[in-house]
Amino acid sequence: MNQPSKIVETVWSRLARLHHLVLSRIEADLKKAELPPLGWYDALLELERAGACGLRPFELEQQLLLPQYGLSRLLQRLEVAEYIMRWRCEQDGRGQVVSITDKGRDVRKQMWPVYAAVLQDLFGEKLDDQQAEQLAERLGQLLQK
Amino acid sequence: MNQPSKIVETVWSRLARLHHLVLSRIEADLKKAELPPLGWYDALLELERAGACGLRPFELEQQLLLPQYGLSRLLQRLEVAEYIMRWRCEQDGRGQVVSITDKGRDVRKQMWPVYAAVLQDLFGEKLDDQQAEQLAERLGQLLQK
DNA sequence: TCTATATAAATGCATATGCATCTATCGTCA
DNA sequence: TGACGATAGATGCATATGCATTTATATAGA
Repeated sequence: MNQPSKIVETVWSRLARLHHLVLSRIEADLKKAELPPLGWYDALLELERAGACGLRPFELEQQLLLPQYGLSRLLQRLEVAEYIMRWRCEQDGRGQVVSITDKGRDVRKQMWPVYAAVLQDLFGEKLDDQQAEQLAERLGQLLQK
Repeated sequence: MNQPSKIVETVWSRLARLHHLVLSRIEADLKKAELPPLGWYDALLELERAGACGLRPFELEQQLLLPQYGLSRLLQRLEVAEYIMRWRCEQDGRGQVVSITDKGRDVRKQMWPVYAAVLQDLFGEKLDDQQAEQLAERLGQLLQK
């Protein structure tokens, strides 16, 4: 097993710092706007995309970067906030079906401009189209198995 | 304020996924090897670099991506594990000086190969030198104020 | 059909984190 | 000197997370 080169260490270090920078700005701005944290956004977006028939939690789990118990608790909070509804699953007695409420759609819509402004500020203003394209490509390459 | 383009959303999404992938592999492998979490590594490395005269916590705080109270608690754990020692600071009665112990240096050294193997596997094997160089450059650009 | 194994989801408990605040000391300026 | 705001660091409390396990149901195989 080769040692990672110095440049690989630099890539990881900058990636981690950038991630931290972006994430903390998003969370701070959402909090300032008295909106829920980013994790809620991602879940609500997936549920909105899923449409009327909703999603099973185990399907959501694959999209969101959450462990099973993390999602279980996120759904509890979303339900208390009335951003989702849960139904017993007809086809599978172990499971449930989750769908977004109007209130959930609404709060997701409110969160978007806050979230988007950070992305525009930290990525959009700093990359031209070609650079963004190439960076996305490179990151995609690193995500391959 | 412009909306972020689709490609900017893709960049952020992939960045977040990649970060999660790498971080969770590192933490999992460290745990498997019965070693402390990555946060401990970063702190120990900075302290090792600082040499014999140690560092003030507020200096460490700038390097590590931790809030003040987070560092305060990390130092408590590191002290209990006997990986660091803390001294009253002569020049400033409010503060302290932290330095790494032999045991701390030793555990950091044990952690490195585990950490390095993940970096090599997830970055080194997937990028040639020029790609790594360019990616580091692009990430650096995004970290600029 | 009966049993074993796998999967969906929840949860008890220990630990970690975020937030606000607190204590102590420092540096400045009247 | 002494009063005041700023800085270093710790901490109480509420919430979140990780881990292991539990409950319930489904599926496969003898």
